Amino acid sequence: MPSARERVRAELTAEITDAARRQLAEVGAAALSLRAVAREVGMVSSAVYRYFPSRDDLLTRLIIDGYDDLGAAAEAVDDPTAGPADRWLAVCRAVRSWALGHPHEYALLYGSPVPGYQAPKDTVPAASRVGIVLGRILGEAARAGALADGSGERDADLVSDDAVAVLGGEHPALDETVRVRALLAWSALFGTISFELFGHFVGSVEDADRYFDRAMGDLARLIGF
Amino acid sequence: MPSARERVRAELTAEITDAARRQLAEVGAAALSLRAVAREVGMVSSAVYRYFPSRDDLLTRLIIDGYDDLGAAAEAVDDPTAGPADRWLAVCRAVRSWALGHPHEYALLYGSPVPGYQAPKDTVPAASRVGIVLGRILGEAARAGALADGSGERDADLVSDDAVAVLGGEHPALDETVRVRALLAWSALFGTISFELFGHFVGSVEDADRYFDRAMGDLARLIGF
DNA sequence: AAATGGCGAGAGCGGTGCTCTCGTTCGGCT
DNA sequence: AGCCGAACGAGAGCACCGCTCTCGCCATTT
Repeated sequence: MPSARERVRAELTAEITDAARRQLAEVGAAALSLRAVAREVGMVSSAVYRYFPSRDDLLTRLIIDGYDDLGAAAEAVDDPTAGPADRWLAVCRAVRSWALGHPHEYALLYGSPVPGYQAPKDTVPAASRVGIVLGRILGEAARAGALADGSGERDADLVSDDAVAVLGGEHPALDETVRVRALLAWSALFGTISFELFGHFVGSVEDADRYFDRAMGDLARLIGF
Repeated sequence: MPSARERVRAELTAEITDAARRQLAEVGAAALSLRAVAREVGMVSSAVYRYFPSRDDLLTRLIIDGYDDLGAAAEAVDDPTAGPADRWLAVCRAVRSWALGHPHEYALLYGSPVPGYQAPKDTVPAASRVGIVLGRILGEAARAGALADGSGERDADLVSDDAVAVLGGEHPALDETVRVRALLAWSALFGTISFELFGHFVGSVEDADRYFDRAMGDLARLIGF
């Protein structure tokens, strides 16, 4: 059982991360100041260092929480009984609407890496969640016969076994073409969202909502389902 | 004719931007310090403000230069006499290799927007150059009969007229499907490069070089050329 | 009851962006 | 030719930043 000391420590840690998340949502990661966070929770800045060894560690915490929040949103919206095309579009929409609702957090996750490349190890499980959701959808679509009209060549060791496992393990239909297409769909989804959020579509796309649906629908159809 | 004063001013401005570009390449945009730039050119920090009203303006200068450099690289490698598939892949490779050679500049251009969304007006012409190169390739491919096996529906006002102009003006073959596919290809290219550069492919892609060629080749084939 | 260790506060270091005020110097106008 | 204003570089200074260290306080553990 947690001692009283551990409990209040956990509470204060949560209070700090909450304040940091609030500040992140307001001013963005670049302007997130540990001192301002300390002020908001009524501490002096040096006291915060009892809980986070550095500002980057605080940001890493926010990154992991962000990945988990986004991953949960993607998982929540995926209905395994629906068809792959519907599932795909639903998850794409969920990811986009999360991004639009949390622009600074999205930028922290999928924009430029902030510090000198922080420890990715801790973030990997959380970061994988939405990829796993998409991989499951695409993998099942592939096993159902879709996505398989490619050249079918096996370009060994192009996509790692970990990524293949996400698609649902070894299966004759999961040749290299399917693997590449899954990764392509994944990065195209986030490329589209990033372009919209970071302003690269300004002047090109008139109606972002409708363009997104069209683009993701076309993408799914092109890939084969 | 430029007066002597204007000349030395232009020289000093160039010296400052050069030093800033060097520092950007070394430590990245987030850690780029106007004071350090001033030190490098042998000035005191306040003197730099005679040439750039703020740090963000200096960054904006670097952004425009970066877009121009990347755009020039894309234009240089495009051979109008080649086939669309070859041209597409060549430009994709050129963009990627520029990004790999200038990771911090790429992050500045296509990562999270650094300040509170700086003036995009000045950056637009430079930022459009690689999009124009890609648009020209895809537009010519479409007029040659490719990219046209879509539904052909005309979802008016989805893609702006500016973007259509990039594809080569009005043409019966340039229906909404082609427009969406062109934008999709564009954002998929940069989504792929961003994922590679920002580490989202770690654990999924084994051989980045070969994956990129495969992905961009598959993408072109899927889109229709 | 005493010792240990976690904790918050404060001072301080070097760094940042940016502003303001000084002399100086240079160029265009009378 | 001479002057006057504009441009310029330097310096000091402000508020803020991340981070470190030290010092008392207090609770938990022994």
